[in-house]
Amino acid sequence: MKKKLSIVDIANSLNVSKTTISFILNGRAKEKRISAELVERVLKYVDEVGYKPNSLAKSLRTGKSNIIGLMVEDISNPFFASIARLIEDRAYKNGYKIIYCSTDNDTEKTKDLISMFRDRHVDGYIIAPPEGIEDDIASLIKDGLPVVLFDRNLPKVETDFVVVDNLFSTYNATRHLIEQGYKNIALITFHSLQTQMQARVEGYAQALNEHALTPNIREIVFNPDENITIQHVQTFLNDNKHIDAVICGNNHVGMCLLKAINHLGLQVPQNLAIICFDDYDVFELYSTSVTAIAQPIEAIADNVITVLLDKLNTTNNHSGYQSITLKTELKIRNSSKSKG
Amino acid sequence: MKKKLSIVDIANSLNVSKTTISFILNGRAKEKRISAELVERVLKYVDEVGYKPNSLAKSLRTGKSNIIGLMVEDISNPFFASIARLIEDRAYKNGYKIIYCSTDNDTEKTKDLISMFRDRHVDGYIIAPPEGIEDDIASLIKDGLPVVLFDRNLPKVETDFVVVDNLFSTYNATRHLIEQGYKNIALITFHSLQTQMQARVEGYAQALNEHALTPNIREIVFNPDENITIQHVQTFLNDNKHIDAVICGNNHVGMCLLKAINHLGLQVPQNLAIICFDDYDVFELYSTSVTAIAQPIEAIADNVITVLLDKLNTTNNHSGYQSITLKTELKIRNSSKSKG
DNA sequence: CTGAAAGCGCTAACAC
DNA sequence: GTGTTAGCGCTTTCAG
Repeated sequence: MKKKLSIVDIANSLNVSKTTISFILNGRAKEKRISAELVERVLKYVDEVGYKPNSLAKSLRTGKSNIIGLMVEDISNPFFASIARLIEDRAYKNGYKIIYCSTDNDTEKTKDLISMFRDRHVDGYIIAPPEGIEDDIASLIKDGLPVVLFDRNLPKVETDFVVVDNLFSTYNATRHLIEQGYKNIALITFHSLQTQMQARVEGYAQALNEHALTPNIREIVFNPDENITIQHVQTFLNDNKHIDAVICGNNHVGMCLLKAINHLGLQVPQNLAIICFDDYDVFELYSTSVTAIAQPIEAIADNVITVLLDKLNTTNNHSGYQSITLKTELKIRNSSKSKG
Repeated sequence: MKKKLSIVDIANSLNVSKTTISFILNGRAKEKRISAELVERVLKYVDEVGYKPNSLAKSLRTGKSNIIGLMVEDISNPFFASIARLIEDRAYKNGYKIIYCSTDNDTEKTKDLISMFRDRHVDGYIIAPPEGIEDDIASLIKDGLPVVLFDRNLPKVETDFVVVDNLFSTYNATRHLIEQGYKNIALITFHSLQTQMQARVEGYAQALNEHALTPNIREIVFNPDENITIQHVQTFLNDNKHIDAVICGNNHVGMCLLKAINHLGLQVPQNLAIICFDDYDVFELYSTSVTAIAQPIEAIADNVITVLLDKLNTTNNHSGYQSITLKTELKIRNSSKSKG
C-alpha cells in the first residue's frame, strides 16, 4: 500500500513552507503575491508525483465537503433515474459529487438518511420529500443548509422547489378525453397526501365537474410487489365495466394498468382509453401507443441543480426562495383516440 | 446555525474524559471495563442532546470513510438502475453509503472518477469497467483497495468479479431461434471490446457455426442520441431483407430495434423474430411480447455486495479472488414463435 | 477504569 | 512573499 503523500511531504521536498503550497494549490498565489516561478515549480512537482490533497482533511478544516445529497423516491424508477443522471452530470461538472439514496417514500427511513447526510456534512440537499418530513427539512433550513425540493413540495416549509404544473396537466388530459367523447373517466393512482398527487387528482376532478361528469377515483395503497397493484387494478376494472377511460397518476400505476389490460384482454382504446402521467419508452411502443403527460425531465434537473449551485455559491442566506413550476406536455397518441 | 457539539462538549458536560466517551461510543466499554452505570449515563446524555460524532474527523483519523464508490455505465439504464438500487439497500443496511456515478463507458471520464473516489477515501469500489481502464484498476488493487467488478471483467487484471454466462446465453438463444425454424439470424449490438459483449457475439457465432449457418453481425458505434441508433438499425434491416430473426446485444439496442420495427411497420415474428439481451418491462408489453435473456439482477447485486463487504470486513488481503458467473434465463415469449 | 497528549492532513491567522 | 502555528473533531497509546 503506497503511502499517500501529504502537503508536508511535498513542502519538504521543495524546501518550501506548506502554507505556501496550500496557497498555490488553492489558487491564491496572486493574492499572496507568490513568485510565478515558484508557483510553476510547485505545480510541476505536484503534478509529477501525482499529489492529491486529502479532501477529508480539507473538509474537516473548511467544513465544506463538495458533496450534494440526492434523495429520490426510488432510483430504479426511470423518472427519478433520468433526473438523477442529469443532476449528476451537472454536479460533477461543477466540482460536486453526489451521494444518493432512495427513500421509498418512507418517512422514518428518510429521517435516518437525512441524519446520515448531515453527519457526512453534505453541502446541499436535493430531495423529493415523503410525507411527514416537514420538521426535518425545516431543521436543515434553519441551520443554514441549502435544500431544494423537487417533484413535490412541502406547503408548510418555506424553501426552494421545482415542480410541474400537476393540476393543469391532469385537467388538460381529462378535458382531452372528454373532447374525444369519453364520459366515464376514472383516475387510478397510489394513495398519497403529497402535493403532486393531490394536484393531479384535483385537476382531474375539476375537468369532470366542469362537464357535469362524476369523478371515479381509485387510490391504491402502494405496495412494492407490482403484482398486488396489478391485481387491484384488474379488480377495479372488473367492478367498473362502465368505465371507458382511465388516467393513471404516475408511470408505475401506468405500467400496472397496461399489464392488467393485457391480462384482461381489453382493446385500447375501443374498450378503454388511457392516459398516463409520466412518459416512458413503453408507452410509445405499446400495441396501441399510449397518450402520456410528459414531464420536462431536463428542465427539472436543470432548474434543481441551478438553484442549488446558486445557493451554494452565494453567502446571502436570505435572498428569498424560488418556487419554480414547469409545464408538462400532453403527448397525444392512439390510446386516447376518439371514441367514434 | 446551531453549533454542532463535539465529543469535548459532551465530555465536559459530564465531567468525564473524552477518551472515555470515545470508548463508550465505540462499544469498547466492556473491553475497557468502564462501569455500566457510567456507560448508561453517557449514552442517555448523548441521546438526549442528539450528539452525533463527526464522521469526517473520524474518517480522517481512522482512514475509513464507510463509503462505497459505485460506478455504472449509466444510471438511467434500467439494468444498472435496478442493480444500483439493490446494492444501495444492502450497503445502507451494513452501515455503508454509496457515492455513484455514470461512466458512459468513457475511459477518461472513468479515470477522473476513480481519482475522485480515491481522493474521497472511499473504502471499496464496485465498477462496471470501461475499456482501457486496466491500469487504474490494477493500481487500486495494488494499493490494497477492495474492488469488485461486475457486468464485465478485465482479463488482464486479477480481482473479484461477478458476471453472467454471456456466451452460453446467446448460444442458447440462437439455438432456440434455429429450432424454431429461423435460418437468417442477425446479431445487432453496440461495438465493444468488453468481455461481456465479446462473449455474447461468440455464443451467437458458435450456435450458427454448429448448424452451418452464416453469422451476420452488425456492430453499431454507440451514440447517446437514440435516433441515430434507430436509424442505423433501420438501414441495416432495409439492406438485409433476407434476415428472418435478430438478436440484440443489450436492452438499449433492443429498444431501438423495436422502434425501428415500428417505423418500418414490420410484423413480429412473421417478418422478423427477435430476442433481446436483458429483460425489460417493455418486452413483456410489446404488441408481440419479446423473448428476452433475463439477467438475474438480484443475484448479481447480492453477490457483488456480499463479496465487497466480505473484503471490507476481513484484513486478509490475499485470500485469492472470487470470480462468480451467474446463469441467465431465456424468457421465451411470442417474438420468437415458430416460423411455421 | 480514566486522563493527557499525540497526531490524521489541511487551512489561515499572524508573524517575520 | 514565506514560515509558524493553532486548531477542525476524533481515536488511541501510554501512564497513572
